[in-house]
Amino acid sequence: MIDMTPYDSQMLKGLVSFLLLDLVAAETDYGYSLVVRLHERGFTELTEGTVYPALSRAEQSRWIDAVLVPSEKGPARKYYRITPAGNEERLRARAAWQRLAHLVDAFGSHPHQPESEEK
Amino acid sequence: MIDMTPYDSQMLKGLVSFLLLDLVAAETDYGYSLVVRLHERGFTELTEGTVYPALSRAEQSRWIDAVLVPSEKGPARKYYRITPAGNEERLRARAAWQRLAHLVDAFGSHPHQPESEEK
DNA sequence: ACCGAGTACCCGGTATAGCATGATAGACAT
DNA sequence: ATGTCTATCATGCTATACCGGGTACTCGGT
Repeated sequence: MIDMTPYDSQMLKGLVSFLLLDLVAAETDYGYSLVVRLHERGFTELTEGTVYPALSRAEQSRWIDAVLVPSEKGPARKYYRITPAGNEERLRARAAWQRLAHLVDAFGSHPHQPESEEK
Repeated sequence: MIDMTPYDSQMLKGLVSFLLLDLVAAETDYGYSLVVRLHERGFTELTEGTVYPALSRAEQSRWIDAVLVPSEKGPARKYYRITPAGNEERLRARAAWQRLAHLVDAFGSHPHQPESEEK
């Protein structure tokens, strides 16, 4: 009776928007395709129900903007492109993630010592 | 006008309980002291308003249990101790974190390739 | 013509959990 | 009494992941 989920959904909070910004920054893309790309990279639990609202929020925050492009198959696709502000946010979020990851990884190490900053 | 917060509070979701379990597992301790220990380890934004509710939740989940010990200064301290279930949860959360961190770190790397699992 | 599947998007509701704020309470000094 | 320091707890807000369902369009099979 082991929990088969690869990661903890709570730990994804604040990360989904960053992942999307990173994907869109690398390549202008639309929602459905972004879901597929996320799945390919291991985030198998992320579905449209999570990604579309996240894209809407990012658009409202002016981190991405959208262009509707008719598709041969199915309804029109909404292609998202990163904005300059979005790129800044992407870099900010990445830095925040790296700091956090560093703190967590160093967590078990020292019993307690405020000082000692190696590197 | 740079954001001076070291990390993103949303990214902490699901992590605080793990951090507390780790601290309590290493050393039986009470809330106020745990806040101090968290600050020492770089989690400077975490305050009592976050830690006490998290401890209550962990206690309700039977991950920790508490013993009231009268203190020389101020009201009695509630010393928390990890339970066997709490230790399991701690290990589960750590594994989940490591899987997630691995996924995020590998994120920018490959353009797209479902296969290729090195090591 | 109908149906299902794949593509593509959106909306409403729920749960989780971090955080702000403030209340409570004991011990001690002034 | 009043204030301060230590220590705990409760209430409410908010962001956001997630679930279920619905809408639309295209294509292929029956």
